[in-house]
Amino acid sequence: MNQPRTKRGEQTKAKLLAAAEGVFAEQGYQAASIARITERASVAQGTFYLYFESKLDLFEQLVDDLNRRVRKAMSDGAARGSNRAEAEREGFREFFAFTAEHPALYRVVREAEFVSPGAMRAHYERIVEGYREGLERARAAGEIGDVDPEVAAWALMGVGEMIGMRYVLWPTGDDGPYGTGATPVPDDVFDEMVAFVQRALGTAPSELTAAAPAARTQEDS
Amino acid sequence: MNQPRTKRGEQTKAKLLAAAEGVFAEQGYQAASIARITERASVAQGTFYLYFESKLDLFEQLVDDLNRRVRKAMSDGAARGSNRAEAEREGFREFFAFTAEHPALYRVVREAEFVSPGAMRAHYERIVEGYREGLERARAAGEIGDVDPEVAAWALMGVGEMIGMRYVLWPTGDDGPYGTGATPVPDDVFDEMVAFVQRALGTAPSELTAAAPAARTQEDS
Amino acid sequence: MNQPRTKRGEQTKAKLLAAAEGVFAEQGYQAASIARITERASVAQGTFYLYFESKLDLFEQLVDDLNRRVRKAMSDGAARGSNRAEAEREGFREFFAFTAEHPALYRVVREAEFVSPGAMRAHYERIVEGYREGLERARAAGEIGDVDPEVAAWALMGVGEMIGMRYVLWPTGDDGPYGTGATPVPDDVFDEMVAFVQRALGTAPSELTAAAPAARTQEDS
Amino acid sequence: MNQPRTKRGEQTKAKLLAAAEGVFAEQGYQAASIARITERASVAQGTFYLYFESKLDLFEQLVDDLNRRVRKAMSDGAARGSNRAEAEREGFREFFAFTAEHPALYRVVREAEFVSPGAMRAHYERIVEGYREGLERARAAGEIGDVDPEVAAWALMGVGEMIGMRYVLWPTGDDGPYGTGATPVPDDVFDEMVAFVQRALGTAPSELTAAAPAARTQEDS
DNA sequence: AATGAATGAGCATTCATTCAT
DNA sequence: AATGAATGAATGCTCATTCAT
Repeated sequence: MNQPRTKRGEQTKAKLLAAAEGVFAEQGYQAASIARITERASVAQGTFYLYFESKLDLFEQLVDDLNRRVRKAMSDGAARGSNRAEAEREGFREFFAFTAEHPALYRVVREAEFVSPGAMRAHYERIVEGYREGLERARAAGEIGDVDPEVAAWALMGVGEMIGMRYVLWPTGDDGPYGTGATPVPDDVFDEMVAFVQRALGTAPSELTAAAPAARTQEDS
Repeated sequence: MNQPRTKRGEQTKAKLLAAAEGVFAEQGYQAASIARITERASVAQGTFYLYFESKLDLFEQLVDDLNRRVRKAMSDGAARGSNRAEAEREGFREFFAFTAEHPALYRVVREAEFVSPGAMRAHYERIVEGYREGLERARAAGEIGDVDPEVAAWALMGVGEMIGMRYVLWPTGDDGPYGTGATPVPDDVFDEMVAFVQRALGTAPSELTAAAPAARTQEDS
Repeated sequence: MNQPRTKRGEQTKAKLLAAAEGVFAEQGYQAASIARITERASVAQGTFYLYFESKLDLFEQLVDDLNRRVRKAMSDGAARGSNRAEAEREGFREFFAFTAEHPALYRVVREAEFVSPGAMRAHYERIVEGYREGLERARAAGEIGDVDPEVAAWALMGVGEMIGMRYVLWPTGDDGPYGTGATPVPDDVFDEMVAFVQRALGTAPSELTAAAPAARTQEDS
Repeated sequence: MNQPRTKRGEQTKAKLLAAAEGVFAEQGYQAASIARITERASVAQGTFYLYFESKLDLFEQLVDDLNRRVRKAMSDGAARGSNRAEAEREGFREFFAFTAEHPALYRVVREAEFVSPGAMRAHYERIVEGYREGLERARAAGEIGDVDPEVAAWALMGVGEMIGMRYVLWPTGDDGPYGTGATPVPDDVFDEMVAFVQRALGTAPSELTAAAPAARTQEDS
């Protein structure tokens, strides 16, 4: 009563997941109804329960799926950077791009504490885990300052989430009741934020960051 | 049809607000029912509508009220500091203390995007406004580096929110379905976080921050 | 617990009755709330129960009062006529004038079957009684044809009510959700209707009716 | 989300309409609860909303349906008559028969001004339209006097409604709180009323009407 | 006489889920 | 695999009425 056994079933489940992502992005988890999701997926209501045990099950599968994908995007981005500073920069770039493309993830996770606390914590912990490992490696390599990787990772998570909310999701929230807004973070904001983070981490300067409009503090005095 | 006109009415409305804060903290906005709130306040269900137009109206009044109080606490904390670094430190301390005492604020705001987007944005914007003004003054006084106050303020908001969620609200979330957890942020985490922020802002060192276990990076090497 | 004992009480009850008539006319009995009525009367809700036992009691007092007044107006009108035809004409004229000034009566009575069947029947029966007595006298005097006074009286009631609804209450029903419309019946419609009734009753022709655009049938052939 | 797609759904909707007609007839629109209607139809409350958007929607569908049927019955009755007088007589006969069988129509329409003014006006206007067309044809054919078809049609509507209320619905209103009374109009009343109408219209005498106990007025003297 | 706070039963409506076809 | 009809518990909200002051 869960995994599709035929190619047709496969497609139906995929249609349902895609429809759910859209509806969740527009209305949130609580306001999204199975009726609305199945309607958007063009299947009958009963069909839903062929592939999901409950609304909650759908939610958790969706968060899990999106979480996997955002982490993949972020690590792909980071891998593109040829030094630590670039890796940080590109990781954030992908994070915001993903947020813009999949507002559902961001929005739904914020409702998740009262829906599935486990799914919510797992989501954040997995992303933080990625940050932390990166920070640990960077610190071992002397590319960043003497920061506590765990605390710093949570702080980075917070910066990314808040900047994403403010600059990616708010501006054009005009389609649907709450919009499914999707704009890139303006370049200057992005640069400022990256500089903020790199000062916080003490990331070794590179050509890129040297060019950024960052504060020059202790060294200046 | 809204404001209490007698002392008794005043008390009843206060009881309702207090009960609502508790229920929201435990169950979130969506799951909280008027029945549960009035029951906890020991008044009849109809009484609720003497003072609130709807569940949403209650929500907005509550968020507004808590927002006012958290900002007061933060600015009182900052005022206690005798220099910029101490002001930052004490502001965050009060923020976390408030979060520990009023988990409802934190939790409910995260559901708010789909409940009252306006209330949610107003909440963040007001806090950020306070941060930004502080940063502008500090920059003019040469107490911090050359940061963009707006972007930095949103970043600080993000750091505070995420650390608050992780270290204040998660640990003991065991009473009620999702807990009303309330622990102080562990000292070492708090110190690390403050150091993180101060490096990001380029806050001029003081005895306090000099003593903190912060990263000493470029200079050290 | 019912009749006002002081001059002030007298005024309060009168304010309540007037307010009720207005609210009933606009919203009907069912949708009218005590809260709305007391608000319009500028008294507290509790005050209502000083003068009325219940919403139903108010309703019955109001219908009774209006019924008394409409019958008075109609018989005064009829008395003004110097012959049978004029009496009929003037009675109807007053009936429509009253309907225009007191739409509440008309509107509320139509809801009354499910509110207070007794009040509703009494209202109609009393008016019909007036018609019937008039018809009996007229028949005895040879002023009208050989009609059954009871059946004819009910038919007259029906004609008056329907023409009143259609031509007095519908046209300008634009203030408030359903309007409190009040226009005089257009002269030509009024004349047609009176002629209709007088042919039905076989009212002896007079100068007035002779001038009306009525059908002249059997006699003509 | 509205029209049944299967035979079973068809039956369920029909059961709901029938139950609603019964409950409306007994208690009126306002007092009728969805719970009562679904209970009588032996379906769950939620089922109601599969076929009706709201209580109001049900009301309008029901009035529309009954209106269609009463007009069909009336025109079938009129068609049975072999001359104008008979057509009038048979039309009224069917109208009263319908009222006796479907007291809901009559009763509910009287509450309708405050429920759905549009539905109420449409109901009357459609019936009046039928009368008017009949009168226009009859006048062109010289079968009735020189009456204004519009005003006369409204007057006929009023006569029919009031006589129907008085003689069909009042007598045996004893089952249920207000009864669902249903008696034929007594023959003598019916004859009197038809004669009243025919004198008013100046309907050309026929064998039928000649036999009726109608007033013979001007001619007699 | 008047107030207005408080009550609590009652109602329309929603929605996740089940089931017969 | 898919459908869509059916369920019924749950919820926000209204309102006539009562009561303490």
